[in-house]
Amino acid sequence: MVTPTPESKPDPAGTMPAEISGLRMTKQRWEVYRLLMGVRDHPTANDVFMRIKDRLPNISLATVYNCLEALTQHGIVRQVNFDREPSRFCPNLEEHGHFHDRKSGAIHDVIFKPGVNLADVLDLPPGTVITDVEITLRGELPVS
Amino acid sequence: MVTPTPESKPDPAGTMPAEISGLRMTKQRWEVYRLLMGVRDHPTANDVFMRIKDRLPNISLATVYNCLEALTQHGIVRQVNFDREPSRFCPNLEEHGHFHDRKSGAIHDVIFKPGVNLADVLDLPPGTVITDVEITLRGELPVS
DNA sequence: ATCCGATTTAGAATTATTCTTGATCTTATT
DNA sequence: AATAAGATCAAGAATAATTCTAAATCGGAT
Repeated sequence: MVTPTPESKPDPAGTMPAEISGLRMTKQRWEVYRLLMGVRDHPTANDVFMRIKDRLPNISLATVYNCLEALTQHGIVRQVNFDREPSRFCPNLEEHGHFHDRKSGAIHDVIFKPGVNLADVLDLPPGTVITDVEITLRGELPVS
Repeated sequence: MVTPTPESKPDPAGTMPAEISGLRMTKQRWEVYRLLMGVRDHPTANDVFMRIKDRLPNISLATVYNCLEALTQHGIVRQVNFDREPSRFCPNLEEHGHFHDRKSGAIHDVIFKPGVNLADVLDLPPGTVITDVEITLRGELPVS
């Protein structure tokens, strides 16, 4: 579901491809990409910066920002904003929202029930074109 | 619909009440409140600051921020964030989303069709408590 | 009238992010 | 393999929204 299709988004564990979705790969972009693909917790640019130092000790925060911007603009990852907090980055490209659990602080992806179309449940003028949707929920998940 | 109920949210054209929803009124809070209630375009703190100078020429931007925070925390207005843009403020307390029209740049309130309940269309674990919802759409409204 | 806590003000501080500039790496071409 | 052209990277400065600080002021209760 979140797993990328082999041709457009190669296995993040394999070797670096020449490009992904038209974006030429570099060592830095590849490592940022790999890191994001292997992670479910919506890290911030700074989180990525700190975690990636294992593999690229000399990378700069500015480069992490550059890489995240390049990946985002090529539709390879998604930038997600919660209020005024630092932007977070998400490898899940499916249409989905985010649930922010007040208890644990964790952020979970949320999808619509099958068959639900957002445009059908909203009161919009007919002919409105929706290009982008952002849904954020806050609350508490049930005790598991 | 957006009109406040007289007892808890007095007519913004009338005289200043002692408090609104438990928040003690001051000249500055009252003017910020009045301004927001009479406006549909989701101004930023800075927008409010510039517009309010007519009535309070000596108000500071910090005070506008203070007032907006006080009003927000008492549930009198809503703070709305679009990506990393400056926060905007909205007097509409009904559950609603925001449609950002790419052509005009205007922001329009969006409501669900009657009878639609967000929790019913989302795939959430049973027992999940949703305390807060934020929906932002981008796109283009049809040519009127 | 006066005291006390809350509020306002002005400006400094903070913080995420972007910008700038020079250095370095890639790729294509010889 | 050398070179030129262009893209990317690194380091730190710059930006911009917001928050904080400290002193002045205000408002309500005594």
